[in-house]
Amino acid sequence: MSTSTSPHPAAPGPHEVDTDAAVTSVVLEPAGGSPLRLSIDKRLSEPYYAQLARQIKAQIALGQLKDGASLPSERELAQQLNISRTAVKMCYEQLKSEAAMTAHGRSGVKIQAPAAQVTPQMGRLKGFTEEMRELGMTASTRLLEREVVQDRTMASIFGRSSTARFLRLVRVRYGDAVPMTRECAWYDLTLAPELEQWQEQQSTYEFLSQRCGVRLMDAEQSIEAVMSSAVEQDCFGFAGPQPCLLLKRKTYTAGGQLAEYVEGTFRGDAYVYRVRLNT
Amino acid sequence: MSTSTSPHPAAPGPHEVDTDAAVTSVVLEPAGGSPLRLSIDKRLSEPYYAQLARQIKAQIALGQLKDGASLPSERELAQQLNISRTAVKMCYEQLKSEAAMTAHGRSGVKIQAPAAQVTPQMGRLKGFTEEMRELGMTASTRLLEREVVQDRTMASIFGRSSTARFLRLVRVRYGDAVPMTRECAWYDLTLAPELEQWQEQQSTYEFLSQRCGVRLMDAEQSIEAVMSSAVEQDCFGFAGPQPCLLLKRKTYTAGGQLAEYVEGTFRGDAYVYRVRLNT
DNA sequence: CAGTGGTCTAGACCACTCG
DNA sequence: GAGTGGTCTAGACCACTGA
Repeated sequence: MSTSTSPHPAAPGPHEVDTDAAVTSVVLEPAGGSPLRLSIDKRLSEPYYAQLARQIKAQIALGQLKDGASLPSERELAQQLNISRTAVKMCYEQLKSEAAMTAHGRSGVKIQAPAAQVTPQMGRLKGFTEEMRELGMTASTRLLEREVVQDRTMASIFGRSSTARFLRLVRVRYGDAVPMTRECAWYDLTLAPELEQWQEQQSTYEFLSQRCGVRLMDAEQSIEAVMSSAVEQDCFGFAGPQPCLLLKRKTYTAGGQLAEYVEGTFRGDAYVYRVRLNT
Repeated sequence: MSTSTSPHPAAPGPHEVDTDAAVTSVVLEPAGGSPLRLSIDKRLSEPYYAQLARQIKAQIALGQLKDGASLPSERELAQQLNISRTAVKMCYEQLKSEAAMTAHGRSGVKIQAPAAQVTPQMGRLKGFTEEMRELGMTASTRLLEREVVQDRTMASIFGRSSTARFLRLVRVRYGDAVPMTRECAWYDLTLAPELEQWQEQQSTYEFLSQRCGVRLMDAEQSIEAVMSSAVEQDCFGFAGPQPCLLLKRKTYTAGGQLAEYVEGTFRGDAYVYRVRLNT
């Protein structure tokens, strides 16, 4: 089936037909934005929900609908436009799936304007705090989880026995108070047992170097594009899955021993990496 | 609203109630797979469509449902499970949105197994063909568009006058016959006028070096995560938007002149980049 | 506690595709 | 031409949220 075509919609059911004009319009006055006209043209082959989504997205792009502006509830807009709630729902669902909107219970739906982008340089091994500083931003971190674990998979990655212990940290990293990434890191406690005394708010890299005598030398990093998981959407304030950069990094000591393994999910709407390539 | 909870479904309408058992099952014999049981448990709080999607995805992960296997049509499965077509549709829509399924008109829906991944090394400036060769794969290319254009935006990026001419190429790149990336490239014809004679099937990098005397030196590349566009879904065989890596590259000559600008979209399900980081 | 979105039912017309 | 998915209508119950 083609997904782009759709003719005149189904007949309006077993009721009287065509008492309506071909075009229905409604003027909204969203709480956080300028007045906004939405209209449905029944003559167009474009589906109702697509017409609505197109108009709303255009208003966002024009800056007429700003971040936090609220739109009518599904039922209300459907009634005003004289279409079914389903059609409005499909429109709202599409906007949610594109991160342009969120639902807020009783108070209906709200517009989410796109986030500003940062473009850090990749190539040198550095911590998040340094990365943000280079961009002129202030980094902060929220520690979500901290535990000492025994994990077969990690033991195998680190080349340790399956009873080896690791420090596992889950952190959300912010740049100027905007959540940029959620990362899950494992540290080898066999290599650096002092890490068990690591305190929040300390740089793990500094701690490794100054307290454990572990000098990090280089790292192997992979980059892929994935959709955000539910946990990450929570951290980033996404209403649904969004494209993200997934970075996996293995950081090695000067002696070639793996010291850290990190998986960081970076929001795709805000993070753009740069790399310099040479012949 | 919570998106994860859903209680017992709505009452079955103005008909007689609960003549049905709590669990309805059906055994399918998909054309391209082993027999498969799907069931709906009306006592679970998990929505019907989620139950179905979970079971189907599990079968794909187990290899019971292979690439190309076909599933019943929405109407047929709905009837067999004694639920509405809408519920089945929601399940199928979710699977399509996760690239696990495609629709094929009359012949119902088909399973799409995930693609194999490649993990090229990023860091050195090289062409796609060389990248694939390093992975032990055979590269091929399909030229979609080729034109000489005048473009204000490009002129500004290249630092040329707004009447400058550029060669614009749109190509799909394959690794072992699997479409890996769709890229759009612009070349500066002021710098390398001979490029207008470029023939398909030639490496543009080799042509630049051997015929135009243009030696490429380094490049600045950016990497972001985006959703595929409709054109790209066409090239990659996706049923809907999928996460992709978007690479933008500016390639400079030894003299520091911009020679090439490329935007390449790499399918996220198959492409994983690797980078080496140093202190 | 009123209103919301999430889910579901039952039924309809359409353009398109495949046998 | 029969059957498909895409779209739409009308109406229902639910858990949850926020005024």
